[in-house]
Amino acid sequence: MTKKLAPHDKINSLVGFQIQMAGLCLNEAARTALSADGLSPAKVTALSLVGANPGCEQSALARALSINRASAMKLVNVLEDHGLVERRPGRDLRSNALYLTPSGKHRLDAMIDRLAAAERVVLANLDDAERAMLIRLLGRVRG
Amino acid sequence: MTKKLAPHDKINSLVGFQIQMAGLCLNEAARTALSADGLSPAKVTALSLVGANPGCEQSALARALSINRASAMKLVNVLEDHGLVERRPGRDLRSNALYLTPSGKHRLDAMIDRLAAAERVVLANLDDAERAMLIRLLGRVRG
DNA sequence: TATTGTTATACTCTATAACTATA
DNA sequence: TATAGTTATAGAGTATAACAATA
Repeated sequence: MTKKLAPHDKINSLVGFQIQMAGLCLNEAARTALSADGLSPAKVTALSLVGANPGCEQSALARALSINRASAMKLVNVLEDHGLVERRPGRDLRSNALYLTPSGKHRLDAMIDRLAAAERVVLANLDDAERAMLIRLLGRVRG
Repeated sequence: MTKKLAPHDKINSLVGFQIQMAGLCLNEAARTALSADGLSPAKVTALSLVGANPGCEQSALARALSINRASAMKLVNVLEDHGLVERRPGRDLRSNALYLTPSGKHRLDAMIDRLAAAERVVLANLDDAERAMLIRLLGRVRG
């Protein structure tokens, strides 16, 4: 009836394994926090990248998310259907420039606040310094 | 042409976001390292949990991976088809007990070695102490 | 009644391949 | 030739709902 299984000795020292397991907890909490918005945590990540990089191209978004262009296409379609993101003509005649709509900006802010509140519950084991250290180290992984 | 998009200010302080982005890097490297094995990183995680918890039930594996029983069913089927995992009668007449096969143990060890080598490349930015700290903090997230 | 496994079905996410239009 | 976007199709991975056997 335990919720946990013991980890394998050797794999326990892999950062990738630890990230995967920790991600399960956080992703579950994030999905619950976003249930009223109809967006997955991954879609909010994409939305936030557009918000921080106004005018970025779909292909740049795809590379940032490690997905291909066809997948990014569908992703942007959904965000557009929700009225969160807008496609405008880009510098090239072939490329799109992506922007958050006013509604997208507002709703992204609200979703991030909900995610932050959910995280505080999941991360109750960590004090502020530990949490800051964790964020710093994870950022270093990305290079 | 940059591989990265700048992160959103507020979301940048969410551990869940950092885990997701760091996970992209590590997962991509892990998938490459496992390409010859025909297994995804997630399947190796499942395999390692069976290895560390011999005789565990499918339902326990499902809970540990935050998936439901039907999904765990398919997962174990695949691991069984690869000759890595074996279903034996459990304590209940209704439950299965999961075990690694001898081949499964051997191949899991080899895969973990390959994953560790791949990680050393991705995590070149972190020294040993930082890596150990990261693993410790991620373990604390899981509770 | 609740739980374990199972099956069938559908949905989400992603990849591949081919096409177009631009560069 | 190479790139950005698009489309159609297929493959993982997961969820839901139902069922049988057992507890």
